[in-house]
Amino acid sequence: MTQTLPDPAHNHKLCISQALTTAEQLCGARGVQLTPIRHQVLELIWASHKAVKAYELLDLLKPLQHAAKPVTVYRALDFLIEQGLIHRVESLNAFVGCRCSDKQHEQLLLICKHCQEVEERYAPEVMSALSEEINKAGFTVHSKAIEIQGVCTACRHLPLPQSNGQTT
Amino acid sequence: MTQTLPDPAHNHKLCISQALTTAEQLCGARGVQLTPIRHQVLELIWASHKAVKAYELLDLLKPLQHAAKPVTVYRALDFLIEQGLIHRVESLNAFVGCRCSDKQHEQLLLICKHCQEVEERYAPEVMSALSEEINKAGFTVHSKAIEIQGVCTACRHLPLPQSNGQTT
DNA sequence: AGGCAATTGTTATAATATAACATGCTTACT
DNA sequence: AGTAAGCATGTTATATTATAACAATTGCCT
Repeated sequence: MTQTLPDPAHNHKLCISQALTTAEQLCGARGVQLTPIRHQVLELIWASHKAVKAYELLDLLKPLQHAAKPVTVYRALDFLIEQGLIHRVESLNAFVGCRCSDKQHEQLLLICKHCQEVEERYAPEVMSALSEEINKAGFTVHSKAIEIQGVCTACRHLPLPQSNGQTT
Repeated sequence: MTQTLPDPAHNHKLCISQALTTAEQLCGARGVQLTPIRHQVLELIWASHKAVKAYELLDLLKPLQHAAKPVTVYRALDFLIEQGLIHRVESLNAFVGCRCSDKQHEQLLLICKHCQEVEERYAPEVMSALSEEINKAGFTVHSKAIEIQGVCTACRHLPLPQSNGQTT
């Protein structure tokens, strides 16, 4: 497990508390329940900007919820995804907090192979080009996943921890 | 398992044989071995334009290769992905033939929830907008996955087999 | 022949995810 | 109050996806 350099310009405690506050407000406004379990799972996901695996979350959740089982975590994750509070990172089978829950969140995820951090970007130009292409194809969209694997700025000069070879 | 309407303008036998011929030529040119197992797996994947699961492939492969085990299939899949002959569909944990092995294949996959067919599109406008965005972020790309879930033209007027609710 | 690399065989197990049914808790209606 | 309905959670079991570790085989090179 590689440790990231904390971005000095980034107050992560604030980052977490904002995410949680927003989530609480959204759920309140929508009349859905951000129960203790769901809140804890969300908080655990927001503990970093890395993508977190379901079973990692389970291990982290167990001390807080003695009865926690895989299903417990997956149910919470399902809820959080439905509410747009987290993203599922398809290419990693992992999960990451979503910063854009109140807007139309068109996710473009930059996934660093070195530090596992995931940066979410808006990229309206990409999205409009994409929408146009999809319309051309006569396709009706339900969801989009754009996932870019590579190395982030911070890790650019570091060696990869272990390569998985794939270059597309 | 929903059955698709065969596209009348599409000679799939030709489609398969072209894909296999191309694959053979490419492997020959690259000095890598498209062994019987690998060839069979590729052919099984090309049997449709649907995304196929590894264990489905295993079941299909067993009659042809008595000793086939999960590893057998995954090794063949790894090879085919490395050679750019198939795509891994991350959002389905499944695999689909790649039509663009000789070019730089930047995949944009349109995945129909109804018929499971996957359409691959080039979309250079999308890709250039995407590259620009990635450069802006100072990110070094290793691989890209753009996967759009929805309903294709052919299935537009049919009811969904079963919804999985997620809308992003 | 001997050695090396690549492929495949074999066994076992890890990692990811869901099914099915039971329990408890709130609300809302009568 | 009684009870039905909806929801979240508990509990047990199992399905699905993927890899590790080591042995055997094959083809090729010298």
